[in-house]
Amino acid sequence: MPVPSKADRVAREIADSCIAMRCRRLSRQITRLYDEAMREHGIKTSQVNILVAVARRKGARPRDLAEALQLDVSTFSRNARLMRECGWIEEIEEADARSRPLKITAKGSALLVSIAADWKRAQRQADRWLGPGGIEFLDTASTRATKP
Amino acid sequence: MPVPSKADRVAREIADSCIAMRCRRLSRQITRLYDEAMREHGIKTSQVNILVAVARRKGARPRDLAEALQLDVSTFSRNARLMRECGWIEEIEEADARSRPLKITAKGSALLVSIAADWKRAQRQADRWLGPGGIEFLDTASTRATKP
DNA sequence: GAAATATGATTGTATATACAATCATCTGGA
DNA sequence: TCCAGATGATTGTATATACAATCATATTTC
Repeated sequence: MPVPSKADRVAREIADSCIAMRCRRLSRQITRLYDEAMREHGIKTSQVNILVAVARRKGARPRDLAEALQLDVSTFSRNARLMRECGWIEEIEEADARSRPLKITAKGSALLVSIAADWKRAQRQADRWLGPGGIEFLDTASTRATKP
Repeated sequence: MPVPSKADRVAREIADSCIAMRCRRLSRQITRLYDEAMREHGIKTSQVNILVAVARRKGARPRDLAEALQLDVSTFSRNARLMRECGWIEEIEEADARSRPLKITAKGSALLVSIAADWKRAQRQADRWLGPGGIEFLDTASTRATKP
């Protein structure tokens, strides 16, 4: 058996411990779970998260919503446009013309109510995958990762 | 203060506990950390993960690599094509003409060696964000989430 | 051995994501 | 007041991601 090369050793260390690979892989698995649960409602997981953020932070500006979700503002901009076209959220006029705060529409609220049971089902499954303390673990890590 | 509507209550429950939102947000934060560390090397985090998987599983077929990373095979196909064009991985001829196993190239191995220190730096930061047991947490959840 | 089926990969289409560049508006200082 | 810099959003470009459909090859069945 040949001596492992430097590249072999690096590959081994990354494969055996890389947090990015593991976090991204789990994110894909969890996204698939929720996406499947949402499919019949015609909404994606990423859009549910934005819809909920808009519903909870009434009148929040794109910048603040992107910050809360840790999304690049340009990403938020494009995602929000699709959701406006679906009629789930709408813009509010404001003094500062650079920015139009967002609010959920009646159609968006109705959609939220209709997805509740299926979201809950996916959430229960994800909770089993993570085990006790899973949500706290994710929240603590994300808080630490958020630049002050 | 008005009584919260059904939609308000759903929005509150999802905002306060959604595992998908939290896992996806953390994944974005961690991806940014590693992407920034990899930038000077001209490789993205997702590509590092594939490069390492190819290096460790010599002669593995696309199907197996996609399975290991929990990527859709079509996603793997496109990502791998870009990496072949970069000269980091290459195809091997095989009896079954439907499938060409992959191996890392000399250029890919050299790249792995050159990213090692910067990957390590990002990894240390991510490890601080997650805290003790973070890697085990992610591995356990991902294993549970992997269909048998 | 030919047809039916199974398996492995790619392509079509759509959304998600981010960085860099740009556009629009506002605000403070001369 | 006007302009320079600050702030907020969108657009250009590129990769990532997945589902559905298709293409190519192999295997099974009759």
